[in-house]
Amino acid sequence: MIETRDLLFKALSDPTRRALFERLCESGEQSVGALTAPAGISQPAVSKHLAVLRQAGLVQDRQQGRQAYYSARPAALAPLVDWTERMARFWDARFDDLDDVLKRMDQ
Amino acid sequence: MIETRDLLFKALSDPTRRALFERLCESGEQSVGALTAPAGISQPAVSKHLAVLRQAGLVQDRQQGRQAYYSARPAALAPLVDWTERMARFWDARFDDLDDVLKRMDQ
DNA sequence: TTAATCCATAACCATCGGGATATGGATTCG
DNA sequence: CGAATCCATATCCCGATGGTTATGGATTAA
Repeated sequence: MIETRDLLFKALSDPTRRALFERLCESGEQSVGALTAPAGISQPAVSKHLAVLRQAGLVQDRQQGRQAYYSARPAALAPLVDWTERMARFWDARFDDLDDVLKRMDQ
Repeated sequence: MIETRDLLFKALSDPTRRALFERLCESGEQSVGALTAPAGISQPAVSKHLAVLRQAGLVQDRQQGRQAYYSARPAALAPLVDWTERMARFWDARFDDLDDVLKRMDQ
């Protein structure tokens, strides 16, 4: 789906969400409370951001008692990597074409 | 600067802007008129998107007569690649730690 | 010179998005 | 059981954003 890519870029476009994701990548699984403390925003705001990240597949959650533990799923970044590589490949291909042209001009 | 990364993610968060960037990567330098035709939005809207992409360093423009030719600068994607790699590295590092723990547990 | 073309900017509008507070269900603690 | 804690959801507010039309400067064509 192309929509996956859209969800991914949208989810990562907000610095607060990136910070949450970074924290989960760095420090592993965290409860919402643990994530809220250093975030500098309210708990409901954190919950909303986590919901967006989850919808993009970037995090997963696990219920334990009355706490929700979130963890990162960096594999979800794959479509982003694919896209950047594709863009770079287009670029390289066009330079290859240019090389071909130049080689032909040499002859 | 951290702000560079922000401009980058923000610029790429809009599908129309990504489409413009993709087109420039695929087909090379294009005038604003050429970009507007298939974009499905007005010319001023395209100009605004191009301004955002330019501020993020993703495109550059060149004036020739009354036309403005835009081209992609895929190298500007580097901070995005760096960031994703860093996230993946955190992830791997934590698994390495886990490996250490497991190895110690084996002994 | 006059008319037409190309593009950026200005002004405006509707929607989206991120923030807050209020609330309530589920769980744990006393 | 009653009180406190954890978190998600609902609601609201406001600034950001993406779209439009209007306009004008610069350049090219007639």
